[in-house]
Amino acid sequence: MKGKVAVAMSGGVDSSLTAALLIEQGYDVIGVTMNLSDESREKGGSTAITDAKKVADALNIPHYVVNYHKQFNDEVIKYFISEYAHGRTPNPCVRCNNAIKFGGLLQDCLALGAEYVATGHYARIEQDEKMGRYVIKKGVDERKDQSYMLYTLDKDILKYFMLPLGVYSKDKTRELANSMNLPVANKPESQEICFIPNDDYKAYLKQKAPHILKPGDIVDVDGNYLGKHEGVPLYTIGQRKGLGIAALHPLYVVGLDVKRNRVIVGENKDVFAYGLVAQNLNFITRDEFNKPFTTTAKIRYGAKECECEISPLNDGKLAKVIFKEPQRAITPGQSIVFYDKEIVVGGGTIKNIIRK
RNA sequence: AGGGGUAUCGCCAAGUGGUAAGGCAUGGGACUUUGACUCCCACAUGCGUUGGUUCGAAUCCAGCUACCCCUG
Repeated sequence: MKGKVAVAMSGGVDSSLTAALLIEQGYDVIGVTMNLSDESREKGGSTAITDAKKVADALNIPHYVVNYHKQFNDEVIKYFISEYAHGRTPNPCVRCNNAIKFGGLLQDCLALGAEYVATGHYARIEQDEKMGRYVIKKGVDERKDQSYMLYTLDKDILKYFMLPLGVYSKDKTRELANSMNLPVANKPESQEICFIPNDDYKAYLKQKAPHILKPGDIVDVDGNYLGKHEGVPLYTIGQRKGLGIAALHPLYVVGLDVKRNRVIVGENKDVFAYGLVAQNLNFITRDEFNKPFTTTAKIRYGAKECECEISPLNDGKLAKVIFKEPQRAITPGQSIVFYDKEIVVGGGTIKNIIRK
């Protein structure tokens, strides 16, 4: 036996294969499923817990369910609503990874006697020969790479994590899952936000937080009235759908003005900006941030990386980032993640946009 | 109630005798472990209305209706 690994099993293909692979590699594997919320548990008909259990049984490993309702509610759901209330666009998955999956879960798994925790993320955590420290690398399958979601991890806890799928492509994962006869091999993925029923976050906000939704005006960049909106939180920068305004060209949200309860729209070109200020910084490959440096960065999951210069503000509490090419729809609340080729340097949340 | 103009999909708008472009909006799908963007598909048997001319009209003619402008 190589060591005891707790695999975070969601009942999906990825985490199921993760467990199977580690068993094959000779680890002493236990399955752990997080019960995050009633919504996430019931999502998609067959439940995460029963599916995970089914897989664990098939693999013949112990399976535990840990309840994180309170933490999830306090750390993720409240944050989710609060961000919208402040005119920002939250990224609950980043928050959840930080607070739950790679936070509380680690502690609980260590308490269960595990030496490592594994997840099915498409990213790699490896010890870098040159630096000697553990780093997060992109998944080999660039199209599925999820390293963006992991930049908040504290560099000191990386050594506890294993992400065995990071070296595979999604196709390979399916293939392996099939060849191993995992019960969930052909389960569809795409789960959107796990606690939002029907993938309809707008309906969710209307139901859970009607107080943050106040009808107001949609105006153009010059302040001219164009139409009505049903609440600023229902919009995000760069958004086109749902404005309901017929114009010569498509209109996109270019700004959210919570103070005046306005949604500001413009043409596509108005959605581009050259820079931003980021906060809540976390660096993985650096110990200090006291002088400017050049790097590449993604301003959202799925965005193209762009070269940029990052410089410290407020003693390194904030970062000013100026891009080489203008970026589309830089959005407060979203994360910017810095890369050095394959390696995650760090990241932060976007505080505001710098226009030019 | 003198004169002139306009009436084509929710909005804008091609079309001027040969059998209804396009854009926006909207709906659906694809993509996606956030919100988005993007892509694909759908979207007027009918052109204010009633008649007429014609083999054939949204396109020509006449009446009616509505709105706009000018002059009263």
